Amino acid sequence: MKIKFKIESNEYKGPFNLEMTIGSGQTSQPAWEKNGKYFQELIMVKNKPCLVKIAHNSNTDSPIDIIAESPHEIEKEHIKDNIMEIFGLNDDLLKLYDFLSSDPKLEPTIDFCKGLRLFKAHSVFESVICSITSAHNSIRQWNKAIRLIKEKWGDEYKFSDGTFYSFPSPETLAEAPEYEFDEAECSPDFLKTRTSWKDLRSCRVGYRSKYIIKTSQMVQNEVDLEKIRNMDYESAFESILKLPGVGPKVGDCILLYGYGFGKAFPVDIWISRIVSRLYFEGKNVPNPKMRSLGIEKFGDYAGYTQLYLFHYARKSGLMEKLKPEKSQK
DNA sequence: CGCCAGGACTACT
DNA sequence: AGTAGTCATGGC
Repeated sequence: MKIKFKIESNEYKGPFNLEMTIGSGQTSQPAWEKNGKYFQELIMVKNKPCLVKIAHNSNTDSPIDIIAESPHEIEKEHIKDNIMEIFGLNDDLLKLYDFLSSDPKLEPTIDFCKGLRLFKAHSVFESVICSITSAHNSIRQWNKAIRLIKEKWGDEYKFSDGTFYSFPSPETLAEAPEYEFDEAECSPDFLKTRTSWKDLRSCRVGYRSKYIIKTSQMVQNEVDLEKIRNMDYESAFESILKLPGVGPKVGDCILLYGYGFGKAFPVDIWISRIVSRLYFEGKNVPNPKMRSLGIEKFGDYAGYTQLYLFHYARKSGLMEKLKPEKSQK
């Protein structure tokens, strides 16, 4: 089946900037691939593969353009539900902007981030692996790593627009080797073929490969990710921290992107610097304290506030100012 | 060559 | 409870 449909601007509240949302480096999933005026990616709808192509002109209130294609029959409404969720179109940005406007320190972020929405994961497990891989990594390298993992272990689906891969299951990644061969016993020629090996190291995830394997095993055997969905935020936070490779920042990313806990406030190095400057007079404050400030001060908007502060700091050049000076002239 | 990337973990006081 | 060292890998 192949269908075209639109999402009208009156079906969601506030502005929407598709390109900014996809390109803002949110680590829930790799950036969708650009194809002409469309962005495209394979998503699973009711366990059926579906290629989604989506386009939108953010400067007008024109409708969102969607083309969906699948070897199976899928109801339009189900596809639409998934898209609404992934691009944060169920979130009321008008209310968010009311909230941000009420704090002079947050108000300036609105103009820089107009239409920016949370980019939610396709599945909780994907957000777990994506977030683990993003830790102490560059966005660029992280994107490449996740794409390699999908290529090597995901199910392959071919469309006229290209070949796409689903995200592998916990069971699959639980059995993925860190090294397919012992490098010490390989001939120099064979070592050159390493990029094509079916192991995690060849995906350029480095030392995180152990975390990915162990976490997948735990998700397969003892940790029920769906159970966490119904917990209150703090219990969910404690539970997700049990996974190896998941610390406070990665954990909050999973809760935010994977489960949709709006209260989650992921504190990375940049948020730490920004919040320090805005709310602690530039003083060095431990991350847990940053996190509690975010949760208490921003409440259900903490996740969006974090997103807007981060993006604002990047776009406004504040990031550069906040970097510790290497040498002063 | 050195430094850093949206940190987490371990081994120390 | 707080703090330094270490961890792959690629880009600059």
